[in-house]
Amino acid sequence: MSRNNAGLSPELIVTEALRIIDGMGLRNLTMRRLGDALKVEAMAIYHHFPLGKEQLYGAIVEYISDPARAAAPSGAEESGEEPGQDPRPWDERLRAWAHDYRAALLRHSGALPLMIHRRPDTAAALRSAELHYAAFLEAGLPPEEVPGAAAALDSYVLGAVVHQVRAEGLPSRDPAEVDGRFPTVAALRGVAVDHDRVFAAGLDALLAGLTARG
Amino acid sequence: MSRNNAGLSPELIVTEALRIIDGMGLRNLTMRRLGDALKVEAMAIYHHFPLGKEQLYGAIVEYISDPARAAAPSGAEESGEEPGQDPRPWDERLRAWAHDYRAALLRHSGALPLMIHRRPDTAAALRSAELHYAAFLEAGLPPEEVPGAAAALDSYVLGAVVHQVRAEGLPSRDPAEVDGRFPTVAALRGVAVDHDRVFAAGLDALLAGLTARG
DNA sequence: ATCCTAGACTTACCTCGTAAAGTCGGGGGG
DNA sequence: CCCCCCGACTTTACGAGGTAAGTCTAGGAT
Repeated sequence: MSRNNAGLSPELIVTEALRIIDGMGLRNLTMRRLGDALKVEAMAIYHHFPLGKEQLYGAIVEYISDPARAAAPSGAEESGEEPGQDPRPWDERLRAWAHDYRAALLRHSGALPLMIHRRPDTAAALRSAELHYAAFLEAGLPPEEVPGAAAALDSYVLGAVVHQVRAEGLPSRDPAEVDGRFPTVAALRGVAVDHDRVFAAGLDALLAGLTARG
Repeated sequence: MSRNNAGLSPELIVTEALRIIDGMGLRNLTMRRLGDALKVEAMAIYHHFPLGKEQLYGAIVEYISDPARAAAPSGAEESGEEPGQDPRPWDERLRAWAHDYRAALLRHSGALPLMIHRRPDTAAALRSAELHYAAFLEAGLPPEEVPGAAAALDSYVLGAVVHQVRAEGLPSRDPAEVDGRFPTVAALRGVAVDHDRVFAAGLDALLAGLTARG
């Protein structure tokens, strides 16, 4: 590694950025700190992301939401082929996708704000859409209802993660008191929410509602 | 209004901040710009939000997610009383809440990233929870399942808004091409998604799945 | 040997959040 | 009527952030 070849690559930069986000939050991801972590001056990152931090953000979002990474987290399969047909039934495929996607979002929940205003038109997003569409077609949905069903499924998973992250966030200073104005909340205060279980139950409810139809 | 009374108030600051967010996006909400919009120096805002921008963010989130604002957008009702019992059936109340909440989130979608890591322990959040819990109890759910159902409902609405905002965001530079790798996506490319309709259908599916139980 | 080029480093500029101290005006006590 | 005090805004200033522009070095091509 001479002075002007630090071995940078977009992938390496993204994974290091995610380490920073996971460790100290999105607002502490700065170009200078990222450069330090990569043993490089901040401006070196601009050679791999010439459009600056926004482009880096986009790469981070695509990295997190790529279903191919969840399916094959280790190195390439033997022949490096396209994944081909998944032999599992449609609902099992969708559940597996939802589980993996949720896990990736929870692992990198600090990056969630980055996802909100980015259109899912990347290769990773198309891989997800292909998976969803094929599954819902196999489930017997009429084609004109498939994109809507896929949208509802995607909404649910992302929403569940955001809900859980909100619930587990740091309490705000002077949280509102649960007093007589909120009798039902007070009565049910002792009921704990198991996020994994609620997620699975809601997913079942949604899939059933989307595909069972007269 | 003399020099040292510009008529500032937290509410006024929040609404002006939202105007900026809606108009030019969250990253353009700066203290200096907000001060300019309020005809005040930036530091004046710190007298009403002494903890700085994070506190302002919290106030914005609470403003957006307060169901009381949607229920009574105009001035106080005659006697300024508590709203009391809502005579509508439980599912109608939940649908109305979901509709109003979704509308508020879509109107201020630029503020969505602020909501992700804030625990919903404000007075506004408790008002929502009270509404949800009472409705699901009225629907006949066993009490230990009520918080989970409320979580699933909240997840769905927030997720649907985020999904829609993502879909309608600006396209990224060099979006991925829909080629032979994505045959099902290509085949269904012409199907448009009506977000309002998909939202209503998914909401029906979810409510039915959550409350219909053996 | 000389030059070119790509990639990495350096410098510099402007903006941002906000700490600290200053300033102003009105209202209440003497 | 005067004074002073306090709350509301302003001034000043600093450190950190993103990034444009320029510089440097090593390695290959001539």
